[in-house]
Amino acid sequence: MTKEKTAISPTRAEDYSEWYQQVVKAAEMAEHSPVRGCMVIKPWGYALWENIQRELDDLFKATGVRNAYFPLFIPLSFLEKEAEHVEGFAKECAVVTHHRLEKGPDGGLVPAGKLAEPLVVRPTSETIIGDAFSKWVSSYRDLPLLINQWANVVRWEMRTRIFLRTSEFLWQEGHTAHATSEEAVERTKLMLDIYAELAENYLAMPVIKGRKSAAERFPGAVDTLCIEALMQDRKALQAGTSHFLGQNFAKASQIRFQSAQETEEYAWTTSWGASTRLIGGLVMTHGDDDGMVLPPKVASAHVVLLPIFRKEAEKGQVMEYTHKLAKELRGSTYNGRPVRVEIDERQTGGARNWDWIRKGIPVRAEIGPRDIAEDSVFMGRRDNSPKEKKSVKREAFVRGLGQTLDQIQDALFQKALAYRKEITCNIDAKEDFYEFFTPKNADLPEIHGGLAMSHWCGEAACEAGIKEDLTVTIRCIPAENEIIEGRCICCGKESRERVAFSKAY
RNA sequence: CGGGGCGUGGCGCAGUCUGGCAGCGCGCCUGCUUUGGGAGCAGGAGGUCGGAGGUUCAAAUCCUCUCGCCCCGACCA
Repeated sequence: MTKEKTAISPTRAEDYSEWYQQVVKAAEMAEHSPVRGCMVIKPWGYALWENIQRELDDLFKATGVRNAYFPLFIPLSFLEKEAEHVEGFAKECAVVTHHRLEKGPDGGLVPAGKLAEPLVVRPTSETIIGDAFSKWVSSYRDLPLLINQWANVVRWEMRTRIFLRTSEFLWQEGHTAHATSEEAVERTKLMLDIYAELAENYLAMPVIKGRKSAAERFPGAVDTLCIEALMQDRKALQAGTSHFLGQNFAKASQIRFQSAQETEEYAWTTSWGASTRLIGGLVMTHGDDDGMVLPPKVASAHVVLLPIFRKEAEKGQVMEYTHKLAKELRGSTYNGRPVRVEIDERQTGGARNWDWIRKGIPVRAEIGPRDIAEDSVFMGRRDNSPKEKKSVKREAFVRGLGQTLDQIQDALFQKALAYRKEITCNIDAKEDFYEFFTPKNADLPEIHGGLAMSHWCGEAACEAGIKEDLTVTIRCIPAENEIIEGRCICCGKESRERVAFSKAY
C-alpha cells in the first residue's frame, strides 16, 4: 500500500504537534524570533489578524464601544491593588527596572539608572485602565463607560507554542464600567456573544459558550465566561473570554460615582479579550495534511490567479488577461470587503500550485492560452481534493465567486461542527470517563479523548482530582445547560447538570 | 522551573560513536529541453556546523559553560 503524498509531513495522525509547527512554517504565517518565546508574525499570518481586528472592531463599535490606548508599562504598585489579581499574574510578569544603558567594564552595555519604582510590562491592563476610569467617572451620567484597546501584552510563559502561547502576544482588551451589577453582567454576556459570532460566522469555528469553574476563573473576577473550541487533536482551546469583575477592581482603583439618588457607589466593571491565539485555533480547526485551510471570510487572500505560459509570445496575452481579471475581481466585494486577489507569475509548474494549497487560499484559478481561447479559468477549491479542478467560464467564475466562497465558508463550518459532534459524548460512569481520556499507547499517545459531558457536583476537590489523574479540566459549564439529575463523575454525589470536560491548550 | 530529545545553507536531513578538505535531497540562480502541471539534463550561488571557552598538529565531531527549539510534567489566553 503506497501512502498518498501529502504536502505536510508528518501528518496530523502521525505527530499532531509537529504537524502544527510545520503548517505554520509552510504557510508562512509566523516564525520564531531571536527572543525566547516571541514570534515574528509574517504577512500571510498578520493579514489574518488584521481581518479579525477589523471584524471584531466593527462588532464592538456597533455596541457603543470606543477605542483608546493605555501605557505598556504599569507601575508595580498598581498591580498590587487587587490581591487575587497580583497573585494570578505575579509569576509571569516581565519587569523593567532600569532606564538607561552605559558602557560596562568589558565594553558591553549594562543597565544603569535604576527606576524608583519598577514598571511591569502589562500582562493585562485592568489596573492601569481602572486608574484612568477612576478619573473619568464621577456621576452615573458618565456610565456606562465602554472602552477597548488593541495592544500587545507580555506573559512570561514557562512553555511556549507559536500563536497558542507566546510570551508576547497581540490582543484586544475591552474594559467597561457600569452603574449596576445587572448591566455589567449583561455586557459580559453581550461580549461573549460577539466572540461566539466571530468564531462561528467568521472563523467557521464552532464554539461552546459557558462559564468557568472557580478554579479556571480569571484572577480577580467574580465570573468568567468563555467560548471553547475543539481542535482536531480533540483538545479544547479557549478562544475568547469575558469577565464580570463585580466591584473588585472598582474598589481597587477607586472607580466611584454619584448615583441618581445622590449616594456614592462603586462601579461594576467587566473586561473581555481575544488574541492572536485565534490564529492557532484556525490552523488546528481547519488545517489538513496538505497545510493551512483558510475560511474565506478571514482569509489573507481569497483567490490566487496562476498564469500559465511557455513561450514569450503567449506571455503577453496571458498576463493581460490575468491582470484584467484581477482588476475586475478586486473591484467586486465579498462579505462587504473588496475581494482579495493574488497573482503568482512564477513558472514552476505544479509546485507553484502546491505552495498556495499549503497557504490555504480558498480558490485557485489557473489561466493558460487554452483557457483564454475558451474564455474560461481552471478552478480549484481548497475544500476539495488538490486534483479536483474544473474549467469555469470566466463570466460565471467572476459572478459566482461570492457564492463559491460562501460554500467553502459553510463547508468548513459544517465539517468542524460534524467533527465536534463526533468527539463529544455524554459519559456517566467514572470508569468510562477514565478510559475515554486514557490513550491506548502510553509511550506514544495517539489522538484520543474529546469532549466529555459529565456530571459534576460543584466541588473543587473533584475537579482537582480529575485534573491530577488525567490532565483533564472543566472547560466550561455550558450556558444553555439543561437541568438533569445525575451523579458526579468523580465522587458520585448528586449533580443537576453536565459540564464540559476535556484536555486543553 | 524539573525530566527527556534536538540545533549542520531557505526547508528536510546525513556526517558526531571512532577528530583529518562540510555533504545529500528539495528549493534558489543560469542555460537547454519539456509544455495544462508537485518536470528532465547541465552548470552555479549559498553554511565561521546555535554561541563562548577549552583539549589537540588538527574539532561539526571530544570536554566545560551558555542560548534556543520540541516533547512530558507543574503554570497559563
